[in-house]
Amino acid sequence: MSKKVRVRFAPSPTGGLHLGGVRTVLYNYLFAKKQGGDFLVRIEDTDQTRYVPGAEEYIFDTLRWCGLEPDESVQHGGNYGPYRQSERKAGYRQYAEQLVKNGHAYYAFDTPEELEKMRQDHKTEHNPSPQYDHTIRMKMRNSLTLSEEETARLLSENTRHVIRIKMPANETVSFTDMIRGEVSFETGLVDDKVLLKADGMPTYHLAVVVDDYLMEISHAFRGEEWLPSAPVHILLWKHLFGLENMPQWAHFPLILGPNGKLSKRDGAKYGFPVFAMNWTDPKSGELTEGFREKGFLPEAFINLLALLGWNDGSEKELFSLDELVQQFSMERVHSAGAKFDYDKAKWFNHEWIKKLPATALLPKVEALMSKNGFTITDTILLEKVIELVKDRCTLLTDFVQQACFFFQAPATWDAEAVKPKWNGQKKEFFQQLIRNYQDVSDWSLAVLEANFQTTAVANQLKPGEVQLPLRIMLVGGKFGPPVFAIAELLGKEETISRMEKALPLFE
RNA sequence: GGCCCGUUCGUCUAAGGGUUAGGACACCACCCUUUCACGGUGGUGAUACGAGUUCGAAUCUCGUACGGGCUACCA
Repeated sequence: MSKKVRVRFAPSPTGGLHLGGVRTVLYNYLFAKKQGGDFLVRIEDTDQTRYVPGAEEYIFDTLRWCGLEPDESVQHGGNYGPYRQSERKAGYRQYAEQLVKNGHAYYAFDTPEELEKMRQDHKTEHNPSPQYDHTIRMKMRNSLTLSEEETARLLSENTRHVIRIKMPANETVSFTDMIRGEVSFETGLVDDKVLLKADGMPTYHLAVVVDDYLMEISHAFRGEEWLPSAPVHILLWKHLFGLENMPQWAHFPLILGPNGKLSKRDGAKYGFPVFAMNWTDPKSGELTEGFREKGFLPEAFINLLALLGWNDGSEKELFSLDELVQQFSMERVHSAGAKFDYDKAKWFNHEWIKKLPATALLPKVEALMSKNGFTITDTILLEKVIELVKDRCTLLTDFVQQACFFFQAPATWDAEAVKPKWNGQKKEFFQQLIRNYQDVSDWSLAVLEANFQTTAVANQLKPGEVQLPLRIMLVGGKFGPPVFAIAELLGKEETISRMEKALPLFE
């Protein structure tokens, strides 16, 4: 039997989406699209204490920016809703109770204080974090230790309680991970995880299994940090819906920062973005910079993420989203964690800026220019400028410096770069050049350069000696594309005006 | 502490028993260029360690070391 491929990304809306999260989305998306399947987003908001306004919207905005549109979600609709777990609350309890009835789970009435006491009492040097497991549970207040009548009474009085899974004392649970192969666990070493919380909400453990079943998920992918709880989920599948219906699992390697698991703190600390887009924490007001605002192209962002833990076996590194869909395979995803390298990330962006046509860059650069106070009226010119300077832009934000002087005459000039070698001979040369340029009717790069060289030679100057001064006149500094290309785009009037204005500054 | 996963240049990785261990980023040198880049050529640089299996191991097995993750009524 081959079920239709259906995968899900199940984020918890508690803040910005970071690199690892987006890569998880990406691999889900690529796998689904490659197989002709569906990709859906399910919001895992079962922890009401961690609700963060705006986080859910942010997730969808990020997916949109990346071009990874879900087939089903809160925003996209679908036949398997609701796609927000808080709205599915009513359904979970029956599954937990079914487990209790079958002896695979139990009611636990321990208060937070009692749990804390248990941890303190059992804490030793060799066991710094005691678990609520098969060695402990008979010492706690639950339906296993209480009489049937007492349990019934507590339940009928609506005593706060949770439902915990009853992990077998001595079984081996194993499954085949698509990336790691067979992974196995001893159930006696795993604790009795809470399945249903006192507020009636399921924990992740119950919700992920129930919803993956109800939403007919065929393949369940998540980060490696979930591997230790896999045995809980396997057992839940076994007792609730049958192992034969369980999705195939794959646990992605972690994306590491300079010191282990990537955190948003790393961004501030090491000067690179961690989130996809800017995220402002609504409580603290703290802004965490995103790749998008840093000047990354979504094409590059997707590309670099895809290659962080996967490759197609060839030496190809630049992939469009379509190419990734074509080439992706779970078997080629690495099992080892990957340390994020910002230099390489920038390289990907640079490559994509070079690769994309100016027309594709135009709207983004235009927005950036206007954000920096340059109102562009001539988009034809801007497009030419982009074509001319994009090779020297690693980040989109670099366009501001590389393009600004085409739209605004320099306000300051790096005269110091010229003065030391300045002399009367050069001054005369430029005076003559201005006169010559005034007579040019075919204002083109070739004509301007030829005229420049002839004039230089006539003045006993090597053309190279006077190119830098011309650049400073037109640009203001030692940067930008070839100087005659600049003059050509600037036009006759503006070029001559800038020359006349700057010439006296070199005295 | 326990459990789980992992280990090829500084970083991302290729090589699914036989290669001078390949590529990319970064770095260095040279070329191109009298701006800065792009580009081109070349260079430095890795199979964690120890056993075993084998004619032969980066590749298979075991151990050790190291790294990471998990160990909440968070996901």
